[in-house]
Amino acid sequence: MNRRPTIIDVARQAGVSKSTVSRVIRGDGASVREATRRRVEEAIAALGYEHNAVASSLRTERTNTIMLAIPDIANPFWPDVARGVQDVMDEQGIAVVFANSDWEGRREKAFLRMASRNRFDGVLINPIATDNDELRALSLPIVLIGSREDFPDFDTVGSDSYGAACQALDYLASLGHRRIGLIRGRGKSRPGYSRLRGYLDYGHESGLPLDESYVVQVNFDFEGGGQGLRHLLSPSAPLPQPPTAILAANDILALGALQAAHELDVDVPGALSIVGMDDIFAAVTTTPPLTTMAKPKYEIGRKAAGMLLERMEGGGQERPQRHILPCTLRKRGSTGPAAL
Amino acid sequence: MNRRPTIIDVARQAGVSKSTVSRVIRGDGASVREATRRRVEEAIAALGYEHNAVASSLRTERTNTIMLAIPDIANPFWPDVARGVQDVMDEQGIAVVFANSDWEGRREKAFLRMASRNRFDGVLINPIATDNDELRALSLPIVLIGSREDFPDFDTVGSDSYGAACQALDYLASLGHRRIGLIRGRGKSRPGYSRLRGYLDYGHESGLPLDESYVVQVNFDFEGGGQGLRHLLSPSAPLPQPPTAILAANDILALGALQAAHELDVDVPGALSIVGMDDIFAAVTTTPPLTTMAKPKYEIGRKAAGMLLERMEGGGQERPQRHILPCTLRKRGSTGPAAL
DNA sequence: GCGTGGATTGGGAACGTTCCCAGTATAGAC
DNA sequence: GTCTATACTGGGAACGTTCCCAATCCACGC
Repeated sequence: MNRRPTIIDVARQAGVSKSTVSRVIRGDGASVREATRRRVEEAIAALGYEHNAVASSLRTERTNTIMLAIPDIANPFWPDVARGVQDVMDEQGIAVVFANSDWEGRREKAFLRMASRNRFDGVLINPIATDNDELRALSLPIVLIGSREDFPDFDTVGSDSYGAACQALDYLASLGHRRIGLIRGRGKSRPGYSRLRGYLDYGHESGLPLDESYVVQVNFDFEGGGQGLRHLLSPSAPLPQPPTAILAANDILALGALQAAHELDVDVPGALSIVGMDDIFAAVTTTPPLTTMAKPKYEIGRKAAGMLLERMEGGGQERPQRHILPCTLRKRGSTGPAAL
Repeated sequence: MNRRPTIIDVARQAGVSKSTVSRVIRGDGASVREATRRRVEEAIAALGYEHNAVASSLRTERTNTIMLAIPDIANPFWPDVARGVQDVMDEQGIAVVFANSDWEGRREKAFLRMASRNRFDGVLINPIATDNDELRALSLPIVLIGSREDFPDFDTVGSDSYGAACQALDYLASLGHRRIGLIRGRGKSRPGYSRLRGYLDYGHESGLPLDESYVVQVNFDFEGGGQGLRHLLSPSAPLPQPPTAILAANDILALGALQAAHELDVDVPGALSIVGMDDIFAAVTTTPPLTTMAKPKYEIGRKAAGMLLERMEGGGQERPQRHILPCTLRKRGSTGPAAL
């Protein structure tokens, strides 16, 4: 007896048919006489009617909801991306929900199955355990976040890590550094080859002695950054001379390196310069604050959302597009002229 | 012609009725002969049938999805809470989606309306623009995250900020500090009176000179923390003597204070001790690393999820419960004995 | 061989909306 | 006043599932 009112109840109350109520609710251009519309709206208010989105979705095959699937909500990279996505989708009246797989492939797959079971109109994803063919099998509008060459059938939106590495090295070179180390992350399925390629290529072009002996690969976390630094500065390392500057593959590694430098009493930036990548919040709180290559996180979100909308509307027969947005250098305190 | 197969197609293919297919799919205890079940499963595989969750929800009035509504996904507090929530809900086969209002009341309300339009079975929320009565009007299972006395009709799960403030002060007192400043946040609708109450009460009980003159209120961000510190240490402040230790209402304020101390050449912890609250990632990356009161974020998530499940299952006529979990002190480098 | 009862199965009626098409007002032209 | 085009409205049939109840099957005991 106390069940929720439906459009039929509203129709009865307003003395019209359910079709007319539906027209009023949908609010698309459907023509309803002004007086009728008002009567329906009064009936809605009087009954406290709430639109049943599930029933609507069943008929229209649209949920007006998209999924943003990310591997790690704790990574400060994603909130800004999410903001960009939301700002675009909001204008279209589309809700964005987050699916956080927490680096568990099982969860990612569960979320994707949920998406294909009709709950979502589209998916933005940075995949960790799903490959090109599996995504294609979902036959859903999908746009990838991240520069992933291994997904030839999908639009991708990423940032130019390769160019960022070169730009960072160029800045360090301009400060007089010649021996520059690279701390790479190993792990979690994110290769990050682009940074290494940028590093090696820049070495070739510039004539600086950038080679594998200045590259160290560590776990992709704070402690890893410290280990990387210790290794590069250690007297036992097979390095002719230790580096005077270090580029880290992301800020977390860079912050670990910075803290290790403090512990070793190495002056930053006096004796050693450090550059990170991403520009997370913590980069600004350290002493000295971290110089880093900022990724255009918000723009990545906006761009990806825009492309997904296109896929959702246009039948989506166009060829996959790849967008790579440039990074920008944020000069802070952790870099300085090379020691003589 | 290329539309997605339904259970009717599966039924035809397997030579059974749609009811039987439905029984197989639901996988609850419904009795189906083993041979029949196998035939149905083969038909499902052959046709590539995918369960239509929207249609199912329409009939069952369950979506097996809950919403976790938070104000600020960029706040490192939430990821850990989310992990706790997900770990509990996963076991029940319930998906968790995030609704990030980005401190916009408009968005929060939009998400809640979406929830009440039948898309979600329950809501976990830390509300910013919705009050007790508005939440009740949704007539949905809801559990609040955060110790909110202003929501008498709902279960809440929060942490003991009051006790945490006392505990931090006790630790500082044990190090010999007598003049202890408090940097409070102003803003965003989160009063944080509990910390102030803890501060004043502790002053009363311990006999330390903790009073309003040592309390400063600033914007709830990194810069605010710096301003607070400058104010407390400034010679023009109306303080008899500057504090030798500072308690900040959260880590972001504490980190701002720490950086300001560096800029003023105040030695931490030699001349000044600083304690934060929350234990975010950045707290461990500074020099010195920040001593802070860690909130039981993961446990808050688990507990809140568990309570929501109870509400969703039991008709939910029990009285609202309030759970307050204790915080723990993380001793790091930013605290030391009081200078003489 | 027959009756009994539990295990299986089938068929139709929801669930609440939107779509489609036909029907009815209404206004303007003559 | 009649005719016609257009604006508006109504009614039934989907959408794909689950629920409910009735029908059938089968094994068992007699």
